[in-house]
Amino acid sequence: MTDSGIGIDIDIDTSRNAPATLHDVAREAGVSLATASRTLNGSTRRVKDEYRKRVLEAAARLDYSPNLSAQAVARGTTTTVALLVADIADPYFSSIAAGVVAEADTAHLIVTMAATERDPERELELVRTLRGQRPRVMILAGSRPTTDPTGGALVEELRAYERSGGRVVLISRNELALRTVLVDNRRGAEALARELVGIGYRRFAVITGAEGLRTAADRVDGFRDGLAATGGELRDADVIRDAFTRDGGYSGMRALLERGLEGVELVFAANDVMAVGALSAIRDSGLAPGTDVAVAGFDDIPTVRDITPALTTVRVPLEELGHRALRLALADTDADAEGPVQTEVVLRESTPGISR
Amino acid sequence: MTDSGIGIDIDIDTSRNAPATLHDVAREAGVSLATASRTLNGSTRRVKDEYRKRVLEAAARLDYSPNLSAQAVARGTTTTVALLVADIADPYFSSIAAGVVAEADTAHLIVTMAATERDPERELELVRTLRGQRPRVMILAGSRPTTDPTGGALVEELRAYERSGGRVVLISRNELALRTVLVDNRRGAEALARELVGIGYRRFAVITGAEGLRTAADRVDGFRDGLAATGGELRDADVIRDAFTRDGGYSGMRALLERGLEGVELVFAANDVMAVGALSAIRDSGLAPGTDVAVAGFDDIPTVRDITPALTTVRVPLEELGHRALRLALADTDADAEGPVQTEVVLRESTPGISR
DNA sequence: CAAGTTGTGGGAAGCGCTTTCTCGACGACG
DNA sequence: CGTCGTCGAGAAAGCGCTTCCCACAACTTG
Repeated sequence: MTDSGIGIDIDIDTSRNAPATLHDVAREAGVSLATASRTLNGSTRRVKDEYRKRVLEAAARLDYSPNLSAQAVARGTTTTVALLVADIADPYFSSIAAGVVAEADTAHLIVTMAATERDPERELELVRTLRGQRPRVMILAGSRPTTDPTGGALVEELRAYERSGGRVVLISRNELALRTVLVDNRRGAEALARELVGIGYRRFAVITGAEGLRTAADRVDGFRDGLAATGGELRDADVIRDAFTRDGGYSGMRALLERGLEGVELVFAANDVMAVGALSAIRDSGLAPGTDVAVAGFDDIPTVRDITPALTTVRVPLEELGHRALRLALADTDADAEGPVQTEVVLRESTPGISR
Repeated sequence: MTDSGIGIDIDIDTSRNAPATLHDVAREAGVSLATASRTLNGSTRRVKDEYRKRVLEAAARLDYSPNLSAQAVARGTTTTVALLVADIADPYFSSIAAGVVAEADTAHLIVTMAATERDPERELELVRTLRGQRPRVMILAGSRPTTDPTGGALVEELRAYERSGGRVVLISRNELALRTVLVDNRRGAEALARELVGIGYRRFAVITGAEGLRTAADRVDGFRDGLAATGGELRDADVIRDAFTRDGGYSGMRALLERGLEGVELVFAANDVMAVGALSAIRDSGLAPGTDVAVAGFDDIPTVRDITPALTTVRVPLEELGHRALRLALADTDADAEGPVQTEVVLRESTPGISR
């Protein structure tokens, strides 16, 4: 087509520029567009072997690859799932993302990803943008403050999206009345508290995220419950709030140290990245984490096995969260038939225990 | 439309089901489809303020969101960039992904992501699938073995994609003659070797990935160069090959320890996740990493600041890699005008030095 | 053997958009 | 006052597909 016409031109397809269309394939195979379409996608209609073969060969010869956008507009439905996370580089979210991507792959869906950077306004805007894609599913991970004023608009937007046939799944943020993969944060933290008291700790401090962060709040509440039941002590002044990130954990711990530990034996950070930051802060101040002051986290992100001291934490099956979110979205039922995701306390060296 | 017609129904739009189309907006605004289209996207044509206003209001009232698939098919071009990584949960790739997503955001592009799981066949298949999306850009991160038999098919596929107007960018895998964001692995490793010899180390071992992995090979070669220039010693028997992952690092180190260190003072792992695994292996065997045997890595993934001992490594600006990959794809030039990405040696406690 | 059934190919409408082209309205100019 | 330009709205032709519908042939039936 594009070559000058003179000269030997064997592989005609490689000299073309635009990708082959179904039209090209049909022409090449000497059949109608309809027949070509029916052969190259799982239509219910049968196509005689003779034709089918010709179409398949033509498609291979032209290196045909169906235009997904065109299919989407013709079919009125896409094969896309949109995933919103706070921060892709955060191991918590990247593990979840890995699960979503893996599950999507088995369902022959394509994942598009965006990062909210923990900014509620950005999140809202991203949801709006991504709606344009008409994804089959939208998965939102990472809780937003319940106090946020744009929360209503977000819900409204998600509802509108659902009304138009989309499926929304939230991961670990049940504040909205939408499909949710629930993590039993409360029970997990409670179990952790019990175990820690069991190995001898009595005086605790907590480093958590901003007020209104549901996940963080549940974990702290659960922890409190566990302590209350077993006689552990957590004073209000020993609950520190900071950013829900590694650096937040660092500076929260720093603040605690500067003020003076005042008998605190163990610091519970509401997630692992914060705990990791806290560990570094302890070390930087010349103390030995684990022995001088114990630390526990939540999530069991992959790296905490490898830090020293290895971190005591509550395991959340993060990749599984991603898998479940997508399965839930694709399921017929509204509710999560599998129930809340169970967690498991993992004691490691960062809480060696105290013998009394 | 769907409601029974009786009763007060104020916000008409929320009761609809299908998302509003441009057609709906045009009708609502009392203008033609063309005018609506021109107002709602940056066309070159002017639309009179009066009409413009009516369209904008109608769009807002109907909560109109343009169907990206339809736009793509009408315009013959999408706003998508496809990103292929080996493993999303790996901090190396998730950092790169974060960079790509951030850069895509500023360019108003949408990122779709897939994981090859380090399987060359899968990679090829994913490229084929993703071509159907007609992405503007495809970014492939994570090197594949140069020895892989499907390599030719991959290149052919990518070439075909480029011929049809797409842009391909590879990250740190220059084996193919395609646009590439190059990391100066060789120079980085060389500088690392020099510094390590400078602080007293003489006998080295290396844990690296499978033969044929370009990135790994460059790092090892550079390391060798640096040693050769400064009198460090690396025996062939002390080069261990294993998987290019955390667990590969662990088992590689394990193998080295079981065989006996035989005077090796420092182990260089070809990437940080391997180094982290090696550190754990050392610890698990009862030795003290850093003091009994030093360890160095490569990449400077975020977590290595927080492990103990903090890991000596070569910093690669991972997020920046993602940014540059997309910028390069979108640039007019073929070559990377910014030159190879520079690295920087970061000495930390895992290599305290040896005084002689 | 006429009158249904089935099975399968192809024509054409249509999905939601963009963009070319047509054409009327209006102002400037000689 | 007639003629040209220019501006800008709208009709309509696509973009690459899917799918409804019709046509026709080959079979069944009673």
